[in-house]
Amino acid sequence: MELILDSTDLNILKLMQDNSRISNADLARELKMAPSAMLERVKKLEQKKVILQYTTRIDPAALNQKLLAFIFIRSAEGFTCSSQTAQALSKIPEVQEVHHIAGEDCFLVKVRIADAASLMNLMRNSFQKIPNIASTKSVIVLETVKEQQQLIIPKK
Amino acid sequence: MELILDSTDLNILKLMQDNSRISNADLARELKMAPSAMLERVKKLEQKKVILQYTTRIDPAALNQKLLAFIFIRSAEGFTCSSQTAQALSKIPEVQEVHHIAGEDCFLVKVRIADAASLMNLMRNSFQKIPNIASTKSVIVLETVKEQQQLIIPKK
DNA sequence: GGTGAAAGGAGTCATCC
DNA sequence: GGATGACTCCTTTCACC
Repeated sequence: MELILDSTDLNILKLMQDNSRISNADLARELKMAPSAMLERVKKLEQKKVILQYTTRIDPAALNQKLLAFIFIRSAEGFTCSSQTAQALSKIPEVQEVHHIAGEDCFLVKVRIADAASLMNLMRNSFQKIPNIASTKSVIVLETVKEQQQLIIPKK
Repeated sequence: MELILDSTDLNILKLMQDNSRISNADLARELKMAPSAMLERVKKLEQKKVILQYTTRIDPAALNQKLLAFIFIRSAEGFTCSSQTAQALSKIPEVQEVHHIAGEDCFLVKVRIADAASLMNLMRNSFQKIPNIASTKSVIVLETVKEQQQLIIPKK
């Protein structure tokens, strides 16, 4: 299956990224195609896993998740950052992101949670139980100025 | 306007977060309500800005954005992290996130771009032109194990 | 806040190009 | 790959509770 996207595909992705609830008919109108052809395109983008998920961005404050933190995690085994550790971190629901990074620290994780007290609990109860975590260094976010996962779609 | 969410609202958010393209009729069936009542609820969640956006997660690799980096930015003015600097950083399209953080560094930004060479260019052409940036420290992501912005929806 | 009915529009698929 | 047409189902509004 091809992974080459033409300009129609890119336009679909752009519209879908801005508003995933756009109707198939509206998509077709915007790009001057028949709805059935549109449906084919979208299904193929889903099959090819170019489209990973249709999701809804929710205000974290509305769900009382007011604290955001980035935590650097150093492995006990020096430079061997086991994928087991990464998997264990990934399983924690409050952990939104787990990145294996270059440098002395092994992992960078992004955590969203209610408050500082909850973060303390999470670290004591979840992080400390993962083997091979030598140390953690937390960076607390005071204010988020921009947060989007939108990618830049090339024009072609 | 109230910001208190009942269990129906939370269930809507849960379903929408997992699949924003769920039809209003399906939502209504899942939660055993009339479609018209469902529509009211969803519209109110949009109005209250609990729902921020319906978006589509796209595989960054499909768009050739294979490099992810976190960059710590220190302001020239010591501890005064101007909101002008934050605004300037936010305007750069490759910058997905700008966080004002606690500690010596002022800002943490998340950047997604094609490759290391492009990151160099971005830093030379965009970052360096912003006044009051004293220094930057980049953390390059080697592998992303988990990445989602999904929030934990309480059960109530 | 919720229901139910009704009209217009959208989703989907078989068929043809 | 894309268009057409037809059938089904969904969206949306409105009167009513």
